[in-house]
Amino acid sequence: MNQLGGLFVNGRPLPNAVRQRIVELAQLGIRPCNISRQLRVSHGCVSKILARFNETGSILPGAIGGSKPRVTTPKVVAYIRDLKLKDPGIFAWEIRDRLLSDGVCDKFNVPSVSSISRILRNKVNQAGQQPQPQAGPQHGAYHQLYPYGYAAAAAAAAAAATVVGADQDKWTPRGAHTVSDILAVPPPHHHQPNPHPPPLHDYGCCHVYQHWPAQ
DNA sequence: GTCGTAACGGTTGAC
DNA sequence: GGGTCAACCGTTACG
Repeated sequence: MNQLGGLFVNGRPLPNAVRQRIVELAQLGIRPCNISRQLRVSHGCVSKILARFNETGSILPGAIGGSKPRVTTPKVVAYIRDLKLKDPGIFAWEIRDRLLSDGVCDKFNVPSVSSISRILRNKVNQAGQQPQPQAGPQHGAYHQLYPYGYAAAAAAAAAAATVVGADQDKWTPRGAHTVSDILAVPPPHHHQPNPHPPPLHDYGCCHVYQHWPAQ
């Protein structure tokens, strides 16, 4: 229980109903401090949720857990090996530039210079070893979390006038859902529904998708 | 009194 | 299957 007498689960997001109520009250002109008292949610939390809503249009929490996708895919490793074989004196930073200029990677998934150095050290020097066949979908983890792909999500996040918060709240690429989404309101015509909805989750949008009556 | 945010302890999920 | 890591969360406290 917090100082206002509200119940919360440490580490877990507030229920969507409460998050939505916060946004609704704010839109009615209720001041954040009053929302905080009324819903017994800390003002810091109200501030965060409203700030995120203003930024992304989403009341939903971000994706908890998971890891960033690997950037050193077999394709990239093979390309680096190729460059190194053709030019043994090439520098890691030159390889990085080539990966970008040759379109093998984009700015969101290009490996760091240190990663390239590690690849050169660990993989390229292993004579005769072929890249591992791709076991699963590329960036599968984040394709589950971010149905439009990691790079697109990162681009969206970058476009969303990133705010740097205390605990790295700057990464909110899941802000693709709106209150309308939550309410299962049919999207506008230009909005293409995701043909592959994310897997059900124990909180957040997925739960809403699961339980909200279809229209 | 209000608001923004840093710091904190906690949970989660991919690797 | 369990540990690690890096995301996230909401609360608290401070300016």
